Amino acid sequence: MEEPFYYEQVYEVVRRIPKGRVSTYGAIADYLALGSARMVGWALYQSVLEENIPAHRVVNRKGELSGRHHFPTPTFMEELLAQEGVEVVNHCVRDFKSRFWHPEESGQG
DNA sequence: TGTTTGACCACGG
DNA sequence: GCCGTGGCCAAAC
Repeated sequence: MEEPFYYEQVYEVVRRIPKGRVSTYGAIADYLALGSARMVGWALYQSVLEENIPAHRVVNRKGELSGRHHFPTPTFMEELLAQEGVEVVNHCVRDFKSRFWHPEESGQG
């Protein structure tokens, strides 16, 4: 099964998300110039099949764990984040703006 | 083949 | 600052 190339693109960026931080669909979509944040969501949806994809570090632009419903459990997402030190309240990331990470940062840029 | 949905975002009032 | 609407591309039925 050969996944579309943009899938790899999303996987790459998502996997590059530093621990203890979160990113948004728009940032990834814009960074990869996918043109639509929806595509990131789709790719991430496929990522649930993968185990090396920290999809739990991806949230919407409001910092809400909108994708928690697609996880094995509705709490799997916030639990993982909590383990990384990311506080989640009301399915919303705490200090989201502060936790917000952009692919361009890449950490070692 | 065409219509509808989807882990969304930006713009305008 | 919140609500309503359009756009974007791909997958599913």
